[in-house]
Amino acid sequence: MSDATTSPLRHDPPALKEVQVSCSKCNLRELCMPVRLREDELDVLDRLIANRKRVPRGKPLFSNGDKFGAIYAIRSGTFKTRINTADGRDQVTGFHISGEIVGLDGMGGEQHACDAMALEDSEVCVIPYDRLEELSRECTTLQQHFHRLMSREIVRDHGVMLLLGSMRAEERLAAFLLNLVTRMRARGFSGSELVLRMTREEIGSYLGLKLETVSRTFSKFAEEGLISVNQRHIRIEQPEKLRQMVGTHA
Amino acid sequence: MSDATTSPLRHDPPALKEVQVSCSKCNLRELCMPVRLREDELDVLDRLIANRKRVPRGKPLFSNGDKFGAIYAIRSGTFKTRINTADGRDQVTGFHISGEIVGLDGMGGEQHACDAMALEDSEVCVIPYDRLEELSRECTTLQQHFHRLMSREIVRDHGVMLLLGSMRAEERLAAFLLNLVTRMRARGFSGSELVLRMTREEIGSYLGLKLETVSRTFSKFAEEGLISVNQRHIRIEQPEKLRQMVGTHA
DNA sequence: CGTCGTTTTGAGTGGTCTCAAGACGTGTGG
DNA sequence: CCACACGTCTTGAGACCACTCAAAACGACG
Repeated sequence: MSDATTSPLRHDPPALKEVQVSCSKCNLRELCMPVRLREDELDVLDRLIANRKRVPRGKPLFSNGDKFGAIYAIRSGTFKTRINTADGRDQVTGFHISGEIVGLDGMGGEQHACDAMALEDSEVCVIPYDRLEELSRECTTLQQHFHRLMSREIVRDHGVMLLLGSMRAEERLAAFLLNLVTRMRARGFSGSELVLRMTREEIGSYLGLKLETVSRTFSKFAEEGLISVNQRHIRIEQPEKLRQMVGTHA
Repeated sequence: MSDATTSPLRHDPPALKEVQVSCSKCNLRELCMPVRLREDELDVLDRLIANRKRVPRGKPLFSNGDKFGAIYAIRSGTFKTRINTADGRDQVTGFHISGEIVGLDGMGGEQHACDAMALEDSEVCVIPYDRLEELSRECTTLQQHFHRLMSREIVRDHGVMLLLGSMRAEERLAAFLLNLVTRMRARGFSGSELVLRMTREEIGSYLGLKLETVSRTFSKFAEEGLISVNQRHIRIEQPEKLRQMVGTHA
């Protein structure tokens, strides 16, 4: 396995100049824009992105209440999305990595309904909503693709509801790890190792658990040999047992 | 009612009695289609609906795995949507009443990702997806409206995640009752009385609780005078206290 | 070296679940 | 009409899982 992931998060790319933005040449295109275009539609993708934007670790890409104007394709890095209520309750609604889209919750509304914060230095492609609207009318495949994106987000959320509504702590954490490692593998990373960009508390918020419970469950998994834990480095030792844990209604 | 306004190009077999379908004259329009249309767009809405469909209590409108072809505006009645896994886990993902849209989870995909079952005899308006696509390209306001619908569904789901992830049993049930009564009031029903169309078990599945806990919590609310419970008849006696319960992070 | 945020681990509490029994309303057949 | 079955709902007692409170270890960083 590659040891590219062992270097602590200091992989700042070489001074990224404001290069010309081109979806059609982006190596992430198959993840965020798997759109089959005809010859005469090839330029549509490149007209979609306005520019790129860097977001340093700990900074918001957008916040609850911000005027909605665009959605964002993550080019590199990791984000968490979160809602919070007036009384201090808050809930992490998702972790998002390269090739995924954030901001759909504000689409068509007046303002964003959640925060999106970078968990490491990150970069996104800005997709202005009005441009998306316009190009969707011109290009059926793009229109369909965005409907699919929104629909998948809904289905994903329903999956989280299933997790929160019916799983116990161990099952939730197992499902979380398997989900994350699967998405990382689809991006060329190891299928058995991963580096968590989020704290135990953020994991807990996402999974409806307290941070102590998350920590204890990690320890238990490690004791049982299911995973190895070294700070935020996790190695999946027995993926089959984890899958079994999620897929077997106790 | 005359059906002079229905499209002449309808060749659907008249399985059910083909009632005249007309959004522009529907009294629910402001709920499910609050779209501001120009003079020349007024016919768009009426071209949107293919037909209506009745669904008897206990029968599915669509099921997980069914080929996706349309979304549905609920004209009357109540539905629950539910996902279920191979191992017997299942989760009610929502209760839906008149003026609301179901089926968005399958939009743009190949097949529906959940079940939708009628909790009482109900009727829906069928909105074929290809027609929606086509009309969305012609009519910007319609396009925006459907983006808004999908986005709101996502935001709604995030709210449920907050509930499931951070609230205790009493808070969940209070939030559930307040949400439901608010939606009913928007439809002209009482703002303080409601008839539950779902069982305790279905409520529990939605709220991530066991049916016994739901029952106990109803009883507790009744003891404290917050509500009156008579089978599935609920009267909200002290809405302010319920709101306080939800809005005060313990 | 000290501070800070994060993580781990322990001990005890408490909320929800599990298992169980009985009550209630409804529909069915005798 | 009753008797009965059935699904639903209520209520109780005990178990268990996750939470709370607390303390200490750890790594990062100045």
